[in-house]
Order: sequence, then C-alpha cells, then structure tokens
Amino acid sequence: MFIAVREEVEAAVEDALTALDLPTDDLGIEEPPEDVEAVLASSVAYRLAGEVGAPPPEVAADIAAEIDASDYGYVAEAVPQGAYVNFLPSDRFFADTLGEAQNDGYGRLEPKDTSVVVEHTSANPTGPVHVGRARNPIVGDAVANVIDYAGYDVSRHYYVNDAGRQMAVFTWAYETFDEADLEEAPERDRIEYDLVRYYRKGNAFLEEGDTDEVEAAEAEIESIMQGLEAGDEETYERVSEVVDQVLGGMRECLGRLPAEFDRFVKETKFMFDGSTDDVVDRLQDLDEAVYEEDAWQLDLEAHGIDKNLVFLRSDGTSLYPTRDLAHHEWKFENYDRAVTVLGEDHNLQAEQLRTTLDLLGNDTDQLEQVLYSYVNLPEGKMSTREGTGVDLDDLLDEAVARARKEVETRLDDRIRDDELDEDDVERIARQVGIGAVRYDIVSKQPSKAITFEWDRALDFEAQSAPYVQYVHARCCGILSEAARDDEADDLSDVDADRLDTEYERDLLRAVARFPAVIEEAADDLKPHVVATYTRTLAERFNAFYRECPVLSDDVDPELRDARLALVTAAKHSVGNALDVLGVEAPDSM
RNA sequence: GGACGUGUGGCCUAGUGGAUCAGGGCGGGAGGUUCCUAACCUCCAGAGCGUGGGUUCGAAUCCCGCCACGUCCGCCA
Repeated sequence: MFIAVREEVEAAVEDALTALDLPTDDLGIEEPPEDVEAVLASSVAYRLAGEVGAPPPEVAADIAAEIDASDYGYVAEAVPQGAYVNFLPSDRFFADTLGEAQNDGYGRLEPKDTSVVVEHTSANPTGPVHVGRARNPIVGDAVANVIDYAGYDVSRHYYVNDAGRQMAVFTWAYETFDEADLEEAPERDRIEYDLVRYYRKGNAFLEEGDTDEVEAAEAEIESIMQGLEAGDEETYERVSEVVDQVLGGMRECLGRLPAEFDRFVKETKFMFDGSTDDVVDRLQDLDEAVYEEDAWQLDLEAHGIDKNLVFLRSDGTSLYPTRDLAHHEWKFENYDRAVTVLGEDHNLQAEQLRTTLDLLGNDTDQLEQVLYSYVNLPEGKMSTREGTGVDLDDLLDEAVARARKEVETRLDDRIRDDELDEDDVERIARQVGIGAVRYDIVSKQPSKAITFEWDRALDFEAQSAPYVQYVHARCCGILSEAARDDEADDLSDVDADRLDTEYERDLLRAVARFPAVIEEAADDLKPHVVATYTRTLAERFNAFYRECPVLSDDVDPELRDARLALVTAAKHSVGNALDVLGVEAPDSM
C-alpha cells in the first residue's frame, strides 16, 4: 500500500509541476519525520524557489493548491506545511493496508521474472567456522532472503575452494599423519574439528620441519596440485575425501544459524570442464596481458588497479582468480544477476575480478559485490590455521545457554498461565539465543567493523532480537487468547475506520511501510534496514499494546475485531521481517 | 609508501543534502503492573556528528587537506 501511495504522490507532484510549467526531474519525495502525520512529503519547493522567484513556502502552497486529492485513492489531501507539501493518507489507505496485511505472506513483492544467484560464505574447507567469518553467512543469508521476498528467483551458492594449495596441503597432511601424531584431542565431536588437526599439524610441519622432509612434502603437495590441473580423477578423489568431510561438518555448523545452500559449486568443476583453460587463452589475447617473470599476468594499471593479476603460474597451473573468472562467466550464463557477499580483505580481488570480467566481454552490471568488514576479537584477528579465535559453534552454544538461564529466571515471575514445558524452554532458549546473535550482526551496516564482545552480542534487552521477538509472541498471545473464548472470528470484513487513535494509526502506518522496506533493502542489498524497521515496528506495537486493550470486556465487538485484525497485521509484518533477517519468531516466550 | 573503507553522547548504534529537539539503545538517576506475558513503558542528565577548509539558500550527509583506526598491496585463497 505504501508503494501504491508513493506512486500516487509521485504522479500528483509531477502533474502539479507540469501544470505550473516547472521542471519535474527531481520530485523531492521523502518520508517525513515521525511527528508529522503525513505518510509522504515533497521538498521540491526548496529547489524551485529560485526558479519561481518566490520563497519556498509560497511555492509549496502553489503546488499543494494544484493537487486535487479526489483524483487519487490513497491520498486524502496535499497540505503545504512550511516549505513542504505533505500528503495525508486516506481512509482507504488504512483499510486496504489492514486487509492486505491479513495475508500471512505480507511483505512479499510481486514475483519478477529474474533469477539471482547469491554466493556467500564460501569459506575454505579447512576447519571449523569461526566468528570472524560468521558475518558472511548471516549477512549473506539475509541478503538472499530479502531478494527472495522482493520477488526474485534466488539460488544460494557456496563456492568451494577445493583446488588451491591449502587443500593440497590438507590432503597431504591427512594422508601423511596419523591420529598418534596429533597432540590434541578434537575440541568438539564433529568431523571438521577432528580433521582440522591434520591441517594445523601439516602447516606446523612445513614451517618447522626438517629441511629434507619439508622438501619431500612440498613435492607431494605440488603433485596434488598438478594432478588437479591435469584433470586427474584419482587426485580429485583424494582431495575430495578431505574436502567433502570437512565441508559436511561446516555445513552442519552453518545449519544451526540456520544458513542453508541450494548448491555447493566446486572450483575444480571449472578446471575439469575446460572453462579455465578457455579463460586463460582469452586472457592471453588481451592487450593487458604481459609475460613477466615466467608467469602470465594482466596489467590493470590503465584501469586503476596498480597490482598485476597473475593468471597462470610459471609451472603452467592456474590460480584461484583464474578459476573464479570461469566461475563467474558460468554464473552469468545461468543467472540474470549474480550477487557475492565477501569480506573486505577480498576488496582488491573483487575489483580485479570485475575489471577482468569486463575486459573478457562480460556485462558486469550483472555482478553486485557486497563487502563487509571483519569481526575481530578484542585481542585481535582470528585464524583457522593458527587455531585462534572463537568457533561459531561455541558462540551459539553460549548464546543458547545464556538464553536458557534467562528463560528460567523469568519463568518464576510469570503472570501468564500457559505452562511452558521443558520443550518450550529449550525451543525459546534456542530461538532467543541464536536470534540475538544473528540480529546483533545483521542489524549493523556491513561496512563497519565489529569487535566481538560476549556481553554485547548476548544482551537480551533493548535493541535486540528478543525485544522484537517478544512483540511477535505478544501478538500470538492475544490472537490465541481471542480464539480461546470465541469461535472463529471472521476478520475479513472489519471496519478499519474504527482504528482511530494515534497509536493504532501509527502502528498501521508502520505496517504499511513493510513492503517498501523490503523493496529498498533488496535494491540496495542492505538487509540491516529491515532490522532498523523491526525496531520501529516493535516500538509502535508496544505503544498500541499499552494504550489499546483488545480483549477487555469493555471493548465494543466491532472495535475488538478491528484491533484483532491490526494485531494480525502486525504479527505478519514483524514475523516476516524477522524471517528476512533469518531470526525465528516465537509464538510464546 | 599506495589503494580502499571507517570515524556520531562514557560505550554501542540509526541517519548519505533539507521540517529551529541529530533518532535509538547500553550504562547512570527517578518512576510505572487491580489491564491481552514488565524480555515492556514513562521521565531526567548526556553529543552538534574525528579535525581544518570549501561547495550550497541549506551539510553528520557532497568536495579537498590532515589525523586516527581497519583491510589489502604473494606465481595463498
């Protein structure tokens, strides 16, 4: 409804300006501050004042006078206020919003005939997922969700780096060492915690081992890489044994968030199907291609990148960026748009990739790269190889444990007699604990660095997931209470005009904005605006909840039904907004 | 050294040209429950948006310099 009223306002301003013989290139449509009752406003008067030769308020008055609200369904009136033209919503706007939001898919936009592949996480399968990387699946999943809600056909991909030196080292270490060679027991009973010990052992050996032994190991690692390059099946099987196991464990960990993927695309695919060789040939033909120090490189200085892109090693093997080029061309062939979520340490690589894809004749408008800054510990960086950092599993466990404690203490002084059993406590602890972690990360602008602190990430009060989740639980509480002492309420034909207090109107206005928030978040690939929205929505709901009883005996039946419809609308809005963020919406807590 | 990014009350954060209060939260202070869950709400104190210039009728928002912090600058991924 908000999108519809915005279209009307745009049309109204444009027509008015045309009628006044003024330019319509910038309509200045914006959302007014909270204390203004209009849904939308225009600030064009500022810009046109000079041209008209009159002060802005006068221009605003002229524009407002030119608009006949009766031409529109959702605009009740255009009123000048200072230099602004404010647009007040009509009763129909509220009625239609209320009706539309009864649908439990409220917030989903019209299906678009466009496919989008969202690649995120793509962490090398070397060991447990740590918190430093956790921003990727959380932001990536939310980006995919929001694009999905916006009506696109989304595929979630995890690109598996199974062809690099790291994996060759891992494979060699896995085959060379025995359990007995490892000093420590696995930190957790899951495959990637077991196997990462071989990887760490291998790396330590290569750094500190006896020179001759290291040389022999390097030869073996080299032969694994050559084997993959040559498309050797047996080598592929050896590497896959490690990759698939580790990946399986990481997948379980990510599934706890939950972040799930439609497809795991292996890097080796592009070596085996010949597309990497094809890319190499085409790169060599480019004017930017140079052969320096026995390796083929791309000199991108003319394109603003002073670092050469090496695409073929002196031993004839390809590099990660070369295969990634083939990977992206594959995405371009199979999808209309490609979105990649990656850490800021891949910034240069991202630029080189985009520039090179362009040189190879691709339409790089299809590619959108979302960069996020790293999550650091107060002590510094996290590293899988070094074994430093906090594992995502540990963070999630701690979050759930703290949430459970919270649930238990609150259980004692609970007013509501809905008798939560042990399963409920377990469920709520999980929803709240994991929700808090996700919300804390997804609600911040990705470009800002985060220093991870337990207490801050797991604060269940205030601007947090539980605050918003609680609103959903309250909506559910009212709705189930209503169903309890009333047989099937038919809310399809309620009178929205009965919702006439400022609290009800404010809440309904917030509900109305939801689809527009989805649209904006999807267009800009910024899921955090959805998080910001949930906070406003929750505030509005709490004000309504405080001021407007729904089920009291003294509430007139018609008003009660209208309010129940509003509660339903709020429930769908807050529930679906949380769904976009990947945060569960509890029915009770 | 270069490239890119970030810099908003004690702490965290929204806001990327406009509405004479820069919005929230935490922490601090004072209150609120005969009512659909107090993981809630109300009130008080607290910043002029790193810094110096510039553009503009108007700048936290745009431009330039400087400072601080982060990331990157491998024939690693």
